[in-house]
This record gives sequence, C-alpha cells and structure tokens, in this order.
Amino acid sequence: MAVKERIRVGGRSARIQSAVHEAVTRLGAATPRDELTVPQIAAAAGVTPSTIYRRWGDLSALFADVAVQRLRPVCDPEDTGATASDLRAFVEQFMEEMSSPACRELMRDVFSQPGGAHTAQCRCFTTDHLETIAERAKARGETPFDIDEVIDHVIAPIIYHILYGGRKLTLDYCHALLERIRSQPHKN
Amino acid sequence: MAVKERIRVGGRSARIQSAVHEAVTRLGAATPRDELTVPQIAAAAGVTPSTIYRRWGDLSALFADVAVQRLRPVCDPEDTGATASDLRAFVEQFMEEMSSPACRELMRDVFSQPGGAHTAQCRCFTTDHLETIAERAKARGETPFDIDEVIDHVIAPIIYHILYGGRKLTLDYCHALLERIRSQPHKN
DNA sequence: GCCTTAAAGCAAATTATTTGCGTTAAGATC
DNA sequence: GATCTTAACGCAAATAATTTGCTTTAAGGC
Repeated sequence: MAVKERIRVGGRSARIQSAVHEAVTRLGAATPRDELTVPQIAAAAGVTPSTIYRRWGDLSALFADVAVQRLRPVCDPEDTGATASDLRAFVEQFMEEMSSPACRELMRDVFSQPGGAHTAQCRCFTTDHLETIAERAKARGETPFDIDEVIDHVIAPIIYHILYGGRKLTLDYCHALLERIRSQPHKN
Repeated sequence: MAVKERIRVGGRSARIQSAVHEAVTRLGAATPRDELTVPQIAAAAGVTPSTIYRRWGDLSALFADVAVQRLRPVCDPEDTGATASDLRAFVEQFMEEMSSPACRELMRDVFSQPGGAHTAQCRCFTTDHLETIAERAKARGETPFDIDEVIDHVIAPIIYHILYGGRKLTLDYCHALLERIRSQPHKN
C-alpha cells in the first residue's frame, strides 16, 4: 500500500515539461502575451494540447510556472569583500533586473496565481540572497544587518514602484534607500 | 470633421456597464474566480456575450475594470483632529482592508493587466488620501510630512507583505512603521 | 525483466470566442 | 425638439479553444 503516491519526475514527463517551458519562453519573446494560446504552445512544443490542460490547467498557471523558473537566480550574489558593497551590488542588480519590461511581465504572471505559493517562492529568492550576504558579514566579523529591515525599507519600495509606477528608479534612489538602513538602529 | 471621436458615456452604455459590473461582483462572491465565464456573466447581466467581448476584450480586462472601481475609496480619510492620528487611522484601515482575501483578489486582477494604467489609478487612490491628510496638517499649522516617505516606508512594506506573504500584518507592525517615519529627518 | 499506474496521445463532444450584419439609441446639429 | 450620424448592442453562424472518455506509453517499484 503506497500511502504517498509520488508524482513522476523523470524521463518523458521532464522532457515534456522543459519542451513546453521552452516553447512558452520562445513564443513569448516573439508574441504579445495575450495572443499566445494553448494549442499554439502545444504545437511549438510538439505536444498535444490536452497534455497542457491536464498538467497545468490553464494558460495563466503555465505562465506562472514558467515565470517562477525564470525568476529563480542562477548564482549567488557577488562577493565584493565587504557587507556594504555586497548589499549595494545586490540591490542595484535587483532593481535593474526587476524593473525591466520582461521581469515586470514575469511578476504579473506570478501575482496572477491564487494561493500565494508562487509569490512565496519569489520572496525566498530574495531572502536567500540576503541571508547569504548576512552570513558572509558574520563570517567576516562585520556588524550584521537586519534582513527584515532591508526587505521592508529597500526591497519593498523598489517593488512598489515597479508595480505601481510613478517614480523613476535611479541609482541615487537606490543608494538613498540603503543609506537609510545604515543610519537606523538594529533590532538584533 | 470631429477629430476627437468621443466614447459614449450615458444611457444604455452606462446601464450595461453597471449591469455587467454588478453581475461580476455578485457572481464573484459566490463562485471561485477561475470558474466564472463570460457567457455566465453575460447571462446574469441580461446581456449578450459578444457585448462583453467587444467592450472589454476578455475576462481579465473586465475583472481589472471592476477591481479598480471597487478599490476606489468612497470617502475621504477620517479627520481625527491631528496629523499623527490621521495618518495612523488611515494606515491602520489601509492595512486592514487591503490584506483581506477579497482585496488581495482585486489587487491580483489589477496587476494582471499590462500597461500600468490600472495600477497607476490605484496608486493615486493612496496618494490622494495622503495629500488630503497633508493639506489638513498644513491648514492646522502642524509640521508637514513627506508623502513619498510614507509611500516608501509605510505603504510599500505593507503592500509587499500582502503580495508576497510570509509576515503577519499586526497593529504593532503598523505602528512601528509609522514610528520610523516620525524619527526620520524630513526632506522638505 | 515484470507489474502497476501516472501521464501522454487521440478524437469526439462541448463550450467559448470571433465575426458579419441588421437594429437601437446617444449625442451632435440645426 | 426633430433629424442625422454612428457607436454600441443583439443575433446567429463560423471558428477556435477546452473538456472528456478511452487507448497507449513508459516511470518507478518490485
């Protein structure tokens, strides 16, 4: 009696998943989002449409799945030798990348899903990096920083302006947000 | 020659718009979002489906339109007699309302639209209220506050945690965010 | 290597979306 | 306030997407 019916993860399933993901990415780059259809993606991936419907449910779920994959960082934040510059480099790159039209689209795909599972993954991409930087600080014996502070007062404003618009995201703005953290008393 | 071909705004058009909006709101309350269909909404509104397709394009655009309407504040922020308590009351209510499951859904609907027109409207709902509170402060001769500061360091963190999850939004947290503003030097 | 069954393919049935055309009624003009 | 123009609606036929029942394939466990 197998209580835990595990999902299949290798071979054909994996091949199809990556074929479909690639098809979405490729077609998505060439076509406006709202003109993509499931049958079109299925054809490009060499798969039958019902496979996509049964596995992902609908287009928005498939897009969200692809978006999380593509937002997943491919490497650790750069080690610049000091905490302040590690943080600065990370936040500058974060702002730069996330405010690109492509990333805005991916974020929209992520937010469109109910349940919060996808957004939680994206949150972890950020917190994991900050934890890496914080651990380096600790290992070097530098004064630590509060990750929640950075999330609330550096990351959150950046995300807010990306989502709602109305403010240009400049390097100066980015540095001002970081400066504000440094001048604030720590909680721990 | 009429250079500006104005869109019709009264009579039948307006009637149909509100009938469809009401149908979406009513059905949306009783049915999970992803089970609603255009034909179903059309029937509930006493309208033909093609009317909805021609006017809104697709479900997500209709949902976004309804969402912006429903997120529009119905009245000015409460006047409590002092700036600090005005701000506190506004932010507490903002956090309370926006973190409800219903508002999360509406926000998802708003973000799902490309172009940023919908999100810009929602941003204005917030900034307008903050401007109202700031003007009251000025009229009373109280020390003014920086609206951008409140957006960046009070509103943005709240929105971030609503969207990404992972932190409980308590009154204490809300007050801590506000306290941080008060202890910060102004720009103007 | 064999067995069980999750996941894929195929095709028919259903449902949603688009489209062409006739009709209604907003809003402009006189 | 009667008339005119045309945006917006309704209807129905044509097209496209989605669901579903059944068959086939191949992961993963033994």
